[in-house]
Amino acid sequence: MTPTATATAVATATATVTATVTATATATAPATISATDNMTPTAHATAGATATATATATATATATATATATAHATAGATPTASATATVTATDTATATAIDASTATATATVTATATATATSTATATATDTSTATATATVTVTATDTANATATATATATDASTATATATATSTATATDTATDTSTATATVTVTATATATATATDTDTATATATATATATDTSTATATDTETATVTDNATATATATATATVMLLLLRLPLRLPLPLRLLLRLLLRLRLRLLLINMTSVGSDHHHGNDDRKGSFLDFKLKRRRVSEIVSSVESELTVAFDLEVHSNMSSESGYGSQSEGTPTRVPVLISKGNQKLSNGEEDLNGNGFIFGMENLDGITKAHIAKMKMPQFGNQLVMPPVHSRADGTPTNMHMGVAYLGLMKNVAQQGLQDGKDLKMGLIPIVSSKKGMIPLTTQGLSACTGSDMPKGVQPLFFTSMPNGFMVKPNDTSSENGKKSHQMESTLGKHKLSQPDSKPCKKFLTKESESEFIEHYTNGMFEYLGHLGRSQSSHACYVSKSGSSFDTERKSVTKENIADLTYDNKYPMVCGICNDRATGLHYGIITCEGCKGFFKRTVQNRRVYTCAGSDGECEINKTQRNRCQYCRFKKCLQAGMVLAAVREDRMPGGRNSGEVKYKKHRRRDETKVSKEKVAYIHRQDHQIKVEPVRSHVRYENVLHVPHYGASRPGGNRAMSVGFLGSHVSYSSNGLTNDYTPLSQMHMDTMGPCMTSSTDNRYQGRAQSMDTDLLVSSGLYPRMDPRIRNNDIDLQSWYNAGHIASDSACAMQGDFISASLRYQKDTPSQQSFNEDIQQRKLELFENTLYGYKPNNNQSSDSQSSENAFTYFVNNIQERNEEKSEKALFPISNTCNKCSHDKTRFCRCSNSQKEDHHSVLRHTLTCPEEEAEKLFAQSSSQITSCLTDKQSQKLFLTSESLSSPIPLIGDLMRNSDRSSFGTFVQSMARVIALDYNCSSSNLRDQRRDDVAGRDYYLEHLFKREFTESKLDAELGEIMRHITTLMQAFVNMNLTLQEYVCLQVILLLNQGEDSEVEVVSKLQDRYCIALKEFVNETSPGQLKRFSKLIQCLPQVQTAAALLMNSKMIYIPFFLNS
DNA sequence: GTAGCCTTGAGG
DNA sequence: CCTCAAGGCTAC
Ligand SMILES: [Zn+2]
Ligand SMILES: [Zn+2]
Repeated sequence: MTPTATATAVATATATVTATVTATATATAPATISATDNMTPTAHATAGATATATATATATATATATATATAHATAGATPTASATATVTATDTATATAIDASTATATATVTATATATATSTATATATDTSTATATATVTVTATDTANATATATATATDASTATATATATSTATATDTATDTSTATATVTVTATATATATATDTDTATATATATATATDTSTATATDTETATVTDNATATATATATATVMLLLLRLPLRLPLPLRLLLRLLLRLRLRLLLINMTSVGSDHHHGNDDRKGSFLDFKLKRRRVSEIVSSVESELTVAFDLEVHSNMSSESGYGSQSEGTPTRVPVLISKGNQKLSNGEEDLNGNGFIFGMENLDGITKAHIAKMKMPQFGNQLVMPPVHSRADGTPTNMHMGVAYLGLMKNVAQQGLQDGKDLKMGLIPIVSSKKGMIPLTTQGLSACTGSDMPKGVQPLFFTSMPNGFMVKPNDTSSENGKKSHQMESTLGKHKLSQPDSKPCKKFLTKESESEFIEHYTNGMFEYLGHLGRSQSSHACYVSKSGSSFDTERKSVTKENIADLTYDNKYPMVCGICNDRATGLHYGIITCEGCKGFFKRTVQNRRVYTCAGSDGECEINKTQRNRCQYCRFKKCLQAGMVLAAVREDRMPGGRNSGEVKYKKHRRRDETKVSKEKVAYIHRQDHQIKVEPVRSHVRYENVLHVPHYGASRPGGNRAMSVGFLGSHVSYSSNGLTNDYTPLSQMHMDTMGPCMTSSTDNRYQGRAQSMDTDLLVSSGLYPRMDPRIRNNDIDLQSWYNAGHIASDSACAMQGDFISASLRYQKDTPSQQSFNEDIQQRKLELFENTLYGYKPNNNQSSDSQSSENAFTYFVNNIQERNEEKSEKALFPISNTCNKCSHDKTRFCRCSNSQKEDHHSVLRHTLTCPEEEAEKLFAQSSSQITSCLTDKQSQKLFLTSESLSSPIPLIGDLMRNSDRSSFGTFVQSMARVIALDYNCSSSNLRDQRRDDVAGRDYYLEHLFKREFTESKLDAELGEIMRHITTLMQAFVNMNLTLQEYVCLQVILLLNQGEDSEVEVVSKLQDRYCIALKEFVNETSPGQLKRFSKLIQCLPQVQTAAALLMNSKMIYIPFFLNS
């Protein structure tokens, strides 16, 4: 007998409550602002201000109540955002607080009857914040009750995130069955409570989710997690609760240099092999002089090679996780504490690294780390209170992936690593650090093991002198920021008047209680590094040792003899020479103070003192002020310690490389990556060195080293006079030249000349630093100049066997690969071809000045795309001769055998979309085709180029499909369906910048084809059967327009954006050429760095000067152009990695 | 803090 | 193996 009953409960409530109140208040620091209203209050407060936003929304019945409170405050502020919403059905409360904020969101939902109640509370707090999100749902229904409570609390940095979600569903069904009827009581109760608390850094994340489902009658109750499901009868109750707490990464502080007494004791203990005592040694503020055996035997020594650490760090930064095996030595063996080789067999421990950048309120990942404040001196009281509240260390059980320890020997089978920074933790009162100034900033990996958080350095654990991280090196903050804690960038649109004070004030915005007298400040961002440099350059000179973008060579100063100097010239006199010769083994003189130099240090030959001084200054980011009056203190051996400011300024002026001071402090090894110096020779060149003289010339606060003026060609190249010429057919005069844009250092017979990319920022013609050479060494200087020309792609490379100088020939040979198959474009092809040509003709032993001059002119044409002289006929002749010479040589080689070598040239040919008549007129023979097309490409004026490029794109395509170049691009007949985006752009573009762009695209296509589709090229299809064939052949699949559209979306977006930017900027051909060359030169191998950077810098300078000349009104045009580089690169990369075959469609459109 | 000397370690 | 630029150490 089954009773059947139907129970229906319908609850209808109609009530609409709409409350719309917006209150916005903006306050500028220092200010306090408060916005209180019923709805959507927004309070903005900049640094130092307090923003409070409170929102309360109340709705009744079937209503929607939304309360949003947003409080924005930059660093140091204390905004409070509080949103409370109470409603019977749907309730959403959002509170967002940024920076040192408190965000509280509370949502309470009560639903009755057949109701679905959703309660969402989201609280987001950034920085030193507290985010509390509470979502409470209570549903009482007679039939079906769904309760969803979601509480999300996100707190970043030293924050507390608490998310509490409570969902309660109660359904009751009462059925009555009479007679033979069947009574069915169906009750469905669903309660879902989700609480997510995410806390970054030294946070506490607490997530509590409570879901209670109660079903009565014929119910089934299922309970998941630790929830409670009460089942009565046969009802169904599902309770799901999810609680997630996330804490990621950490910032640790690590006193690399202990206070002297501790260090003394440390050494003693090391000798006594009582290293375990060290654990407490670094525990500051406590009794660290007695042993503590608690951690006895828990020693693990992680010794990683620098490269490995670097790989790990980069892996962590680029990918979210990385796994590898770590060699774990069970004992430290190095007496010196450097953890060299351990006696025992190392254990391989799998390590898992995870990274987690902070999530922004918009859900995106913040890779920049904006909004973080580093350094205790920059933290406000709230932050400090949070830190104190942390009672470090407490993070161990809050890692996302806790370590697993399952080995019998106790070693963890997996560990978790994060990237941490050694941080400046001055004034960490609660940590009691006594020697905060010894804390260093550096990127190091950290392993979280059962033993605790362990930083991985090449010093193993000696850096922190403990198996666990002792208290002195306990992680203070969890952070995943690649840049660590950063000072929020300021809108530094302020005046540049007082540079030294500008920095002070900038810092002052972030420091709350920093004593004014502190001379030491930290700059932890790129911006602050620039500030740091600026403090010393003071706008008076360009820092040449900056390796931000370009691979820079080093600058070498060499002591030379035979020179005299007057009051203005400060150099090595004969009496100085006498001094110098007190040690013949070290004839070098410090480029800073003229003391005896001991070698190349941070890119400059310096003495030990200046080396150490530079290191200390950079490591500690010391900010000095001039002890004199004008920042022009004399720096020599005896006076170098009088003014640190001027000494360091001189270091920067000389070009000492900041980046050579290692962040990880890892000793030994060779520099790699960004910091790489040119080959440097000494000692065995003593005799030569002593014959040379370096002039250090002071002028206008700039130290200049005068150039060797013994070599005409050298002068010609480096000091191209300003060409007042206007281009044929053009009316804009242009002045270009290398004067002041080239830097040449000489080092004992080696010349390292480079023009750093950073110098392109120079506003004037800048300092002209060159080297002076005794006439006796003119021959050497000449070969140096030859190198320069070779590197410029202007000069045939000589056989190394007949060259007796000591240039790194291999690097020059390697330079032959520059812009090779995959990296040729536009005039870059020319350079590439030139280099290739030189490479392929190493036996060319003689060259005359005529050829050299022609090549010089050719280079000018290459670089500027027009003739620098008004007298076109004569110059044209000269240039054309040179060009003929050049091309013919290439062509001859090509005809001999090297088909491959032809490609750059033929590419260039194809890339040039001249009109047909011109093209045909010159195409009596294939050789002439290449010749004339290339020549024309290099010399045609911008307007003409534009005109040409603006012509029918089918001609471009036709050019691309030129059989001569063995391209398999589609013919115009086979092309169809233009991509509208491109077509629109073409039509809308009033200028033909697009044509330029298309031209380059076409070249890229050709290149891509050449380098990646050799199999197709080999087929040498004279006539392309058509699009479908081609595409299907390429992709082995059917091709449709929709697929094309879909696959090109990203590329099109990039290119469209880029093109629009170029159209808006009225990009000229020359500018684009320079950009392209700069970019494509980036694709060389490491071995080509020197050559590449030279060329790059040259093009940068040429671009800058061109821009300054042609667009004098647009002061920022150059920087705008440079800023386009990444986008161009992205677009190019996309193109290179994409189905390049699509591009002809664009062209044909 | 300075600077001379030592150790380290990647590259050749 | 050697070189040589890093960093560390420590007397001053
Ligand atoms: Zn010096
Ligand atoms: Zn000074």
